[in-house]
Amino acid sequence: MAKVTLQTIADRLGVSRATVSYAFSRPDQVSAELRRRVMEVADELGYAGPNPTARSLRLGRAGALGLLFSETLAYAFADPYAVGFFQGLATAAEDAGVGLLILPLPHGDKRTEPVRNAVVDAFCVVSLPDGHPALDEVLGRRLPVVVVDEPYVPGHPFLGIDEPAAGALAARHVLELGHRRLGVAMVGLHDDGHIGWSDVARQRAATFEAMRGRRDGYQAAAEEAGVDWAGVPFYELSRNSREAGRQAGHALLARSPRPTAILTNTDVLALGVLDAAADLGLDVPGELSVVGFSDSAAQDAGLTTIRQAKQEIGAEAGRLLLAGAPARPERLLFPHELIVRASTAPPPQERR
Amino acid sequence: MAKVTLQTIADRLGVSRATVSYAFSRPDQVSAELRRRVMEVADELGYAGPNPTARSLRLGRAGALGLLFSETLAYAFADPYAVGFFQGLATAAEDAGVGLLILPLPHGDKRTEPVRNAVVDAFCVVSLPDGHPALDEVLGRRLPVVVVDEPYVPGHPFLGIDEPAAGALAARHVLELGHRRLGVAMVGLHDDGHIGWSDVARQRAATFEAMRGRRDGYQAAAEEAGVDWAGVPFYELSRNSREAGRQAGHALLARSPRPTAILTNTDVLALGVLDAAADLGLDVPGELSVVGFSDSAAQDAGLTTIRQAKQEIGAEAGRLLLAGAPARPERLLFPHELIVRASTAPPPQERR
DNA sequence: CTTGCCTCCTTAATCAATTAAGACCTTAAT
DNA sequence: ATTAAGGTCTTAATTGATTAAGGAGGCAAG
Repeated sequence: MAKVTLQTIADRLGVSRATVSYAFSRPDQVSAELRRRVMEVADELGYAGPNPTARSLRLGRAGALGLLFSETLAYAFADPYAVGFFQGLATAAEDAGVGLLILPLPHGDKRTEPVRNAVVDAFCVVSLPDGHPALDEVLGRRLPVVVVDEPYVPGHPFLGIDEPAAGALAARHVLELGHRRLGVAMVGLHDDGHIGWSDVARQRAATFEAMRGRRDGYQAAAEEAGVDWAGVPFYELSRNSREAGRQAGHALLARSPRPTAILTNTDVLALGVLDAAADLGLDVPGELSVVGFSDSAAQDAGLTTIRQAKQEIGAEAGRLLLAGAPARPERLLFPHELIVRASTAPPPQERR
Repeated sequence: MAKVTLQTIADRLGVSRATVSYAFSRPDQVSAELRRRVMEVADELGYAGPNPTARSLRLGRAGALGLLFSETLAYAFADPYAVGFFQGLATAAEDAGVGLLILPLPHGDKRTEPVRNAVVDAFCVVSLPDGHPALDEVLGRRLPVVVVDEPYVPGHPFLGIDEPAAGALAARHVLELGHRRLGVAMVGLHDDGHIGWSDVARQRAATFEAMRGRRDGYQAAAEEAGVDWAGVPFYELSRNSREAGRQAGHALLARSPRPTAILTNTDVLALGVLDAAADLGLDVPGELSVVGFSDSAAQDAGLTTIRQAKQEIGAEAGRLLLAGAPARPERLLFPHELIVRASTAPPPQERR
């Protein structure tokens, strides 16, 4: 059984390929009788209908949205945040009748070819680590892109939460527990590769709005509680990794007086800070409280964090992408809430 | 900024399109110097690399696996069974560097065009209701197909569990609790649309092997426990819906003597039976035990059911599809286990 | 000087469709 | 009889790539 195309059927019937195409895609352009015969021959030859790839090429539409998750898919779907987001996105895709192409991210050394070769009309990037090669690949495709949660990519719509409010919520939580000696570890403020202490001037000059906003929230809550922000040690990272978090943790915990609560702007960083605390034999939350962000990797570790309205974000991401590139990049904000787990508690008693 | 293709770059450099293509896809076919210039111009023009759709067409590979879930995606991902299966499949896809195209199933009247137009190399059908139009569409595409759980499609690989063993496990559970008056509600035995009582001859003549096997397991366990199978009321449905389950439940519970345990071959059906019990004011599990199947919708309802090795099934489905169509259709069986929840208990005391 | 072999590039066929524009034939109105 | 209008089908351009086969030029060996 050789390959069957429109042409095969056309030849069989002695008509032109165009006619057969019309029979399939625009029945009113062809006589009912001929259309019947076309279908008959198609059936007989086992023709499955116009080849979707050729159709896509000609029409310039892929009928699919590309989706990039951080980490492996198996991991992503173990994560309630991702699942919730995905449900929202899927609903939007469903309503529009387009597919959702889940792209495997190269872990380790693998190439980003799947992204380069993905047959999609747009991309949705979710919570990708900064500097991930797949992100460049996505941007290189010059298709509509929306980014959810992170990283913030100038020039593309960003969906997330009210960062200053969420940051304030996180900070207020430890402040209300009684903490006064805070420490902060943040990633994604600048893109200059700086790693180390950051003064207030530099903090305020952060080029990444989302993280800047989150930080603004921290500061506002601290000052509201009477804490002098300039005295809060602030360690900046250039990579969002557990190892980076550990580094920041060690730096912060070596300070004197030692902070009793550390705020981080990602769960991954928070896990690294917990590692550092473990390295030093510090009890969490007895001697140190740690707050993460995103509720993305927090559950198993018992991390207190901020949870976001994932489903709504997913749905809106889908809607945006399906409407094509928005006139100008927007920043859409969704609800968030504080999730208190086992990594925060009142500070240890002071003894002089 | 007009459209940029290989040709644009070729013209700019005064070389042929083929050369530019080689520069991208087979660097050793082109001098390093020319390749450098190609990349330079590509960069300058904002060329994203060879168009994936055109590439797909020419190469005859889509680089994606199509995935069809029952129900809406939002529902599917709320279901731990689907998520587990998906993790397994995603891992296989990841290893092979192909994407996973999740296809929206038309709910209601919508057309099945997404399936017809999906740019994929193979399909994985998961737990689709019998007779769903999307299934015909999938089969019409004449691509490799594997089916997971249901429906059984002659001529294509089927992945699932050892149905007779799993059926026996479910039945043995209530038998060991002491139940002797069983009732059965099953869907997907025949495709003749029959709804109502089914005698043993008809049961054995079921055209769908998987469900027939499950039923064989019920019967074997019953007879092993000394229960006369011919006396067990057996209600057959043609649709796997909660409403159908309720109908079966009413029919079975109207029997005299009333069954104390009802076996169903899907969780959805079991939920319907619970509805019927509620309609009649029967206490579950005090007066009636109900067993579902698949652990797909069972958790919240506290349904006792059979859980399957979803992850392994997903991984194997992926492997099979990526290896192309298997030489001949196989039936691959995976582990299963009984999950006891709150819908089963010993039968009520007899009082005469 | 010729032959053979590289290397680097071009030619041209191919993948499988869609669709605007035009040709041809009927039928109906003027 | 003439013109217009429909309906049905064809022609041919287009979508954006890949790749086998072949040609031109340079170089070394015979």
